[in-house]
Amino acid sequence: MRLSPAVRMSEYFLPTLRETPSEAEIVSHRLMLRAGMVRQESAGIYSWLPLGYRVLRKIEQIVREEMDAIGCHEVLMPTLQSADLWRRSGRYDDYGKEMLRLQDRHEREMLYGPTNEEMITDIFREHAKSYKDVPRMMYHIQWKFRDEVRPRFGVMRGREFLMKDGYSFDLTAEEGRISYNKQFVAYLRLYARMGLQAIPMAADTGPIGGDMSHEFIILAETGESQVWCDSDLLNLDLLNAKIDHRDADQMSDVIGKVTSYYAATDEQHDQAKFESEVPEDRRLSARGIEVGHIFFFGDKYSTPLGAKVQTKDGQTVPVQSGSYGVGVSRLAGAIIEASHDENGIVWPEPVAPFKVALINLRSGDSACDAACDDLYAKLQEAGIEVIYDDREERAGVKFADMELIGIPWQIIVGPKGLANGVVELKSRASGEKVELSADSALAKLAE
RNA sequence: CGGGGCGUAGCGCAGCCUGGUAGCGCAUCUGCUUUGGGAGCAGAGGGUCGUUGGUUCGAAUCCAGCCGCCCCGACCA
Repeated sequence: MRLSPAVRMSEYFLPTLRETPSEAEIVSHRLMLRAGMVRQESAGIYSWLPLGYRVLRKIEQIVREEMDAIGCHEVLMPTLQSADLWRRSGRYDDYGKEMLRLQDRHEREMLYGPTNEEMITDIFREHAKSYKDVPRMMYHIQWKFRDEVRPRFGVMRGREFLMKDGYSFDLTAEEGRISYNKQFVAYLRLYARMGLQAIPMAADTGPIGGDMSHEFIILAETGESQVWCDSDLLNLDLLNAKIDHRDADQMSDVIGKVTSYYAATDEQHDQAKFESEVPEDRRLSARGIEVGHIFFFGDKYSTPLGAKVQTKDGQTVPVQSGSYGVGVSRLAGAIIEASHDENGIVWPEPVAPFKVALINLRSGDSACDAACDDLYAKLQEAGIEVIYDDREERAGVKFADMELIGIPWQIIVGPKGLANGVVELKSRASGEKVELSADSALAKLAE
């Protein structure tokens, strides 16, 4: 994946809106439309415009890197699947109207995949025969479709959505726990890298039972569910915790520590337990957005689909599996919910569409143009992603647009500053502005 | 799927009650003046009023069907 390192706004397709389209209610949806990130094509289905698509790919890439880091390997499965595969697991009839069903020209029954447990299990089944073929983990990042009765909240609850779903295959449930823990640890890191505080919360494990299902929740006023947790969870430094995914004991310790704090969604919440376990000043009750869900389900699919391997002593056993989802497109909205102000989006740097916004306050002025052209070239040389506002617009328009689209750093170049040999460097998040030479600004951004 | 609401220019809206073939703000285009936080003046372009049918001399407006979208609820990454 490579994103264009630099764009000029005079050439960029960035349809920002001054007013909010009436269909958008929550802040992330409003801002995504106003910032020209997405366009709604139909209820719960969106086109991703250049700016939005950059963000989506940044999120995707972080997820990809953290999956690769734990030895989970990327594949790509199709969006369309055959009904037969789903009949074998029994889910074709169970899934209900959320599954989009269609027919090809030969009247074969197909479906637009809402998830891929069947398919990945079938892929694994064909080639894995021995205990030497496990453990294995695979994931893909693909568009899914769930025909929600009521899509809403923009990309946060669309019908079509981009999702990372990973799957693990192990010989035993005990070994499955290690795979589960690897994913757990990767999740802690990937959310932290996006600038999010994602809190793992115990989730319903259904008929499988046990303690191997967690939802990852980020707190935001517009969250869809009520959550309760120990506020100390928000102080854990997960990004800098060095965790070796090959050290099962260490992973188990870290996860044990993280999950020892009280944290529950409304389905799992126990008020009495909450009050007895958490000191009053640390009791946090808030709204949350689910941005990931990991789940161990044993042989739920391997048995009906016949995914079996032979053990050392010659027995044939079904593999033990888990699935691990991250809502990639949802995260684009969720991050905005967690990071915005009255002027627009405030992107955390790792997912920002560009690191720097270069603002020419007087396009057409030879000194301003020359200074900006020079900075634009040098930023590119330094490998710093930049969006350059070279449009013939008034200063106010340029400031407002850059605040709206939330680029972390602005370099403001105007005739007044240039007369004194300075430009301004402004932080979107803090609003802090400093005057310095163009070279110092570059040096600061290159740090 | 239950309840509610809305479809009029790219966006936000008025007009509908009380029928006479469409208007405002922003955006867009042209010119002049401006130029460090969404400029001013003058002019211009842009609409089969969601759609189909009905009532009527005449429908954005009244009536019916259909389609689309949004909100609340139940359900979900």
